[in-house]
Amino acid sequence: MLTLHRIREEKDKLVQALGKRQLEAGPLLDKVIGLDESRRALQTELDATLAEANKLSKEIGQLFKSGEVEKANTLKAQTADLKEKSKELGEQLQTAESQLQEELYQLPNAPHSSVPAGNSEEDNEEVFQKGEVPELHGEALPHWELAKKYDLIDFELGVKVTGAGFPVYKGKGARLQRGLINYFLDRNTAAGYTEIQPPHLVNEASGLGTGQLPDKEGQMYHVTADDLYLIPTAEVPITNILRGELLQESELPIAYTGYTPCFRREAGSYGAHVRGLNRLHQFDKVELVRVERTEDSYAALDGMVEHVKGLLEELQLPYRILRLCGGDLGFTSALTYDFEVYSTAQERWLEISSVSNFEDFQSNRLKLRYKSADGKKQLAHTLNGSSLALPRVVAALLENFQKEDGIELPEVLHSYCGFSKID
RNA sequence: GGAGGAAUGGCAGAGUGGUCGAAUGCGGCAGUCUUGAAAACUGUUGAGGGUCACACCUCCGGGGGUUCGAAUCCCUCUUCCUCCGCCA
Repeated sequence: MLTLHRIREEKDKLVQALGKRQLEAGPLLDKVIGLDESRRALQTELDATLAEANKLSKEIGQLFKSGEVEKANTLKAQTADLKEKSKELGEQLQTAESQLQEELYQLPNAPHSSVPAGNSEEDNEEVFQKGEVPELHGEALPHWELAKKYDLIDFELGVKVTGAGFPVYKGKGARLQRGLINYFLDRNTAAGYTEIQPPHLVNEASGLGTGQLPDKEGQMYHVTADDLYLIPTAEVPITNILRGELLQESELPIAYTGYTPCFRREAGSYGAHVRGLNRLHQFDKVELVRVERTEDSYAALDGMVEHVKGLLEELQLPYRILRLCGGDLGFTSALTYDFEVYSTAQERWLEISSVSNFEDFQSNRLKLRYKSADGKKQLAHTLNGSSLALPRVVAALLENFQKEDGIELPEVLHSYCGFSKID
């Protein structure tokens, strides 16, 4: 959520920045500013009314103490009006506050100055590309065929047990998943991230905190009996660990990593592009979450990008990095780099990581602040990134490393999987 | 799931209707002393709103109520503890 302070002080800049999302923000911001003004006017009036009532109460107390009951009763009568008035003002204030809240919730984050304007993924800007696309042998197969051929992943079995989009990993397929998870966690902890195992269900407050609610309600599985949500990403529970905290500056930066399954309803997406592992209702992901001082967050974002690059290079996968344009940028993000690996058999790029700086957008909702050395309190900056989303890594590994007689895994995975070749 | 008890500032812990935003201790910060540190002593130390700054308002787990007045009384929800049941 954008801060009121920023909306009041930098409205023109915000209108310009939000314009990159193809959003005509001027009228929305004016509405917010108007609501905020009336909210504050109501608050001031209510405060004055309460102050008067408090004063009277104290006097009444004194009078009772000194036995002047009659005088006290006279004053009592006077409080009735004040009570009525403060009740009314309180209700108006509450209405104003919830209206303001509602408007604020609907405003997406303002894109960073480097974000290109644009409508869709066609306007994303490629900022880096590395790795050779391998020459495949004549009968190269897409990963869903390979998964079947070597009995690694059974999609039909998942349909039987649960439904479409819930694959069953078997044998070396399961072991490859586990090996990748361990490899990612080891690399992340070596880079200074603390490993976290968070809950896989979160409450509504957490969903609101990181911005999945209220706008993406339909994307999450909702356990209505207990009013909990299955997490769509580890970002939600891990970032919410810090919800409402007032940290010391010396505690920053905070760097967490965690593996969780991720659950997404992906309502309405069917077709060739969601075949196999390309889009699932349940998938595994190792996530990175950082909390930074405001002045450090962009350096930290660069650091995360470098870290993820290192992983992809060790996995020897051809990849590219895109700077997302305003139209493709997530609701809460100020700047996002998407990592895509090339899936040779499918001849397309697959998104496997998204690294974002949310600046203070999330922390404003989360009320995540820190106290700097001079005692000033300010909202922290939050960032996150995937390292990495498993299914598409698996898809790319299977497809890119396939040979006539099996799949040769990149060296770094051998010890993690306990085998070097799938055949 | 059943029966009881509890929830107060960074922590511990007083406070059962009226100058209580809250005693006291610990911790934190500043100072005195010291070559330096420790100890000791003195002062200071919650959060949000509001203001140029004050004033002022709100907050004692969340929500609602009683009262001129609530940390204190009532209702409700949540969480924690003890006992019982169930259970990986």
